[in-house]
Amino acid sequence: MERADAARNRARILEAAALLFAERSPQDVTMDDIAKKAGVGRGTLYRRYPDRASIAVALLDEHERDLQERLLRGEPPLGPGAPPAERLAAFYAAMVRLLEDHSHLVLGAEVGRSRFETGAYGFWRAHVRALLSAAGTPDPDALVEILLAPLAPEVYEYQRTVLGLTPEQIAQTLARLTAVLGRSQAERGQE
Amino acid sequence: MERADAARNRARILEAAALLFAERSPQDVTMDDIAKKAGVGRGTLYRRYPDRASIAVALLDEHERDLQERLLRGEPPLGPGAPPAERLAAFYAAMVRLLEDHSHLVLGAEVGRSRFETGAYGFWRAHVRALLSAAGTPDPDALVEILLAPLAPEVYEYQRTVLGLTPEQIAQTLARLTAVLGRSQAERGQE
DNA sequence: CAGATAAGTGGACACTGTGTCCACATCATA
DNA sequence: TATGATGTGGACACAGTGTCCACTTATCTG
Repeated sequence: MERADAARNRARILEAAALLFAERSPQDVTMDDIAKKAGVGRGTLYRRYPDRASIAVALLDEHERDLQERLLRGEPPLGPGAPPAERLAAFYAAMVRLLEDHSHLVLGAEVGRSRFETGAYGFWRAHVRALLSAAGTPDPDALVEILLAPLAPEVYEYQRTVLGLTPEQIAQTLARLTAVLGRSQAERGQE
Repeated sequence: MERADAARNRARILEAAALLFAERSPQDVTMDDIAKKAGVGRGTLYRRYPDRASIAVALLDEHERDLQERLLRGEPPLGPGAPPAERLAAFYAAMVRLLEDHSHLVLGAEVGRSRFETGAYGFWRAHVRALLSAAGTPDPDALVEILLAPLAPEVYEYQRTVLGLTPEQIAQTLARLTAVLGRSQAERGQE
């Protein structure tokens, strides 16, 4: 069971980190900054969060869980009931929303390949794989990563800031990827 | 004009870096390691290459230029002449080859978003954009990034090492993305 | 309510890697 | 071979990381 002071400090740390991540690029936030801002010693910080990424993951957690819930039990087309292609498009739209609202956190959380090792990524992976299977797409395993790759936070951020695309444009373009499912459905129809 | 000792040291540095990058993960190669192995002082190293990435870029350069050449003036379907969808598939296959042969270098060169700022990336971008335009695909600018995203070295490496996919599987799956062009061509045919 | 004990705290410390700086060496030119 | 420009190397200052441990604080127990 967690002690009262420990709980208080956890809350402080998360709050301080959220503030710092919001005001500047996550790479420029040091563990020391977070400890200082939270009014907490280094040791206390490291006790729970061994690095920046784990803090960002903790902050993201609730938002991601919310989306996961809607994917599993929400209304169609995001939740069950709609055809796979539509659900995939809805998933993309929701992810764009998530990236847009919390891109700084996501960037802080996911440095390079570490992103593939988070629980959340595993969930997105399983979800998309299930949609591909439901659509009868061949070799879904190989396709999943490719369909998820454009959701890498660096890619999103680049499109937004450097290329100046709007979230709507990005979501709409991602929806075009559902053609990969669509065609294989059409092919099956011809058999 | 470059002095003789300068040229000699540049060659030494590149050689040492290539060896080190090949034997362990690029993040674990420090600038100091490279300087030591090259038998060169820190200052000398930093004079030309301000960071690891720039060394990896230099090493990659020739391989990338080779592919660029083949894209511009090589035989179809990689070079000009073939239909856009086939050329895109050929491009994917060639990139898979490049990633396979030099993934360690690519990983060393491209840390997160810095990859978007290299000249080579700009070239891939322009090439794919041109293919999309030639196919009459609407809004090519937004689509380009999405089609290039699965070529991120982290994604490739993850598919190869963790998921155990073969280069052939990956290339083949990427080729399926050309469906995005294909369908829009079909739609145009119906007009 | 004290005393015991486990859990948690904070900041000093050692360490590693970065990038700069400049006295000195080396090369190309006359 | 003298000379200035160019290049060299390693010492240095610095920033960030992660560990460690003497101390504090909360919770449990009689």
